[in-house]
Amino acid sequence: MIKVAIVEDNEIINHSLKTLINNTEEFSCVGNYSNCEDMLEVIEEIMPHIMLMDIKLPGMNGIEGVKQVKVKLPSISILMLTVHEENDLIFDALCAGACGYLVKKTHPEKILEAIEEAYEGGAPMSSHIARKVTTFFQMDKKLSPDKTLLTPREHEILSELIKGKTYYAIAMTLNISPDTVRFHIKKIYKKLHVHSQAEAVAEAIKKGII
Amino acid sequence: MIKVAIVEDNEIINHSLKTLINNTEEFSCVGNYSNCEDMLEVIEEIMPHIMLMDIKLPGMNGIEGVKQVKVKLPSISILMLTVHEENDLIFDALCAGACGYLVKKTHPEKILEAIEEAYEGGAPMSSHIARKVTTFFQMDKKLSPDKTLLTPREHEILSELIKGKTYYAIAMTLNISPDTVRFHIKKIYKKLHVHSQAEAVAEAIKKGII
DNA sequence: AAAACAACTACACAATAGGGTAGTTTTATA
DNA sequence: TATAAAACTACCCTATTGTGTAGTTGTTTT
Repeated sequence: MIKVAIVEDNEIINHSLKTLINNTEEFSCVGNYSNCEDMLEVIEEIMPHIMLMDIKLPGMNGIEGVKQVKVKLPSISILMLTVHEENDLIFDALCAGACGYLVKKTHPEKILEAIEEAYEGGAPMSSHIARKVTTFFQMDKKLSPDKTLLTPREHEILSELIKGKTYYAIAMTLNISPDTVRFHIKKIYKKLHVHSQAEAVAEAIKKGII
Repeated sequence: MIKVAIVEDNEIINHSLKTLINNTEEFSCVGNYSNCEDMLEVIEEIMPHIMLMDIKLPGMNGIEGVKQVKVKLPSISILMLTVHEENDLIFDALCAGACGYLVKKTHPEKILEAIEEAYEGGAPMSSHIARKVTTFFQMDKKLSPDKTLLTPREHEILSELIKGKTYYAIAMTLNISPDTVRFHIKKIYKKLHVHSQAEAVAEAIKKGII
């Protein structure tokens, strides 16, 4: 039996979701809460598989609620409940750890389908939200890492430096003279506007060069 | 008129997609290619809005193809063509810059819907793939930065080190002795199992301590 | 009250790094 | 075939770092 918990301050919606869920053979509603605070107190004992969480709640909002639930129960699947497809809030919820969402006016069968989907490891969401997510994490993968800044050799040497090697050790690895290593590192420092290994590594990682 | 390009080595599929697209009023097929190499040579002149790209291609594969197309035309929407929902390949394609995918055996109307969806800024994908994406980028947000590893003072000193300061400069900033700075850094190195500033910074950033 | 930890200071010493200058040799590109 | 860029070597010199050892002081936990 798949255990579902509900956090929703509108009593009518809360109750009808509970009824919907308990009328199935597959799911069972194991907790109804009208706010995050009450839910967080007992959630570790209830251990639901799925949580339906309203985004807008009195007191702690749903986004913050997701974060805190995820700390206590990292493997729970949380679906956000929203009135409209308010893009930004949903996006924030996904960042916080939600796996998808349900528009409240969705037909009951579709709601159960989405819960099922979430339980099976899916992420029910519209194509538009999905695009926001993919775009966002493609951005993450470094926007214009400026591969042209450092030459291949400089890049190579920087990579060795990050491993904690000394100039001499790098020289041995690359079969060049330690003076050459020193020379390249000097140029790297100039290009990155830094003056030490620590700063160079920090800058390189920040710029996504590594 | 929305311009669509196709990269697909199976001639039958390639041709039927072209026919499908050209039989609509909304879309027009402006290019058919059986491999990435041919497509990349002319893509900047064609400038399609949407590209349908097979994942498995002779020569350069679709994933690499996506990367290169995105360099030339950053705003193009690319849908991957796949036989099955081969999770990992699709995921790699999304990382590379694709916005969604089409399973080849999908009904023609659904294919056109997906193209439409992509053009309107959506990301057509199954709920399972969507979950992989959201999970992945939640992971990115640092899992358990282990704030307990370094003491507050050690953390502070590491932060100064990243700015490129010398032991002496850090000592002045924190109003402590340079020997104390040296002492703290020794302990940081032991905790992170490193032996240089460069390695410490790299490790700290990797672990999300910074 | 003892133990554990954080923060601090101190001294010594060899190894390493950072910066300057000056040049050669490939390799790619106009 | 110039010319530029990358890659390389070398030497000098001082500042800084990495490591060890040895201790004090104050706070928190048991």
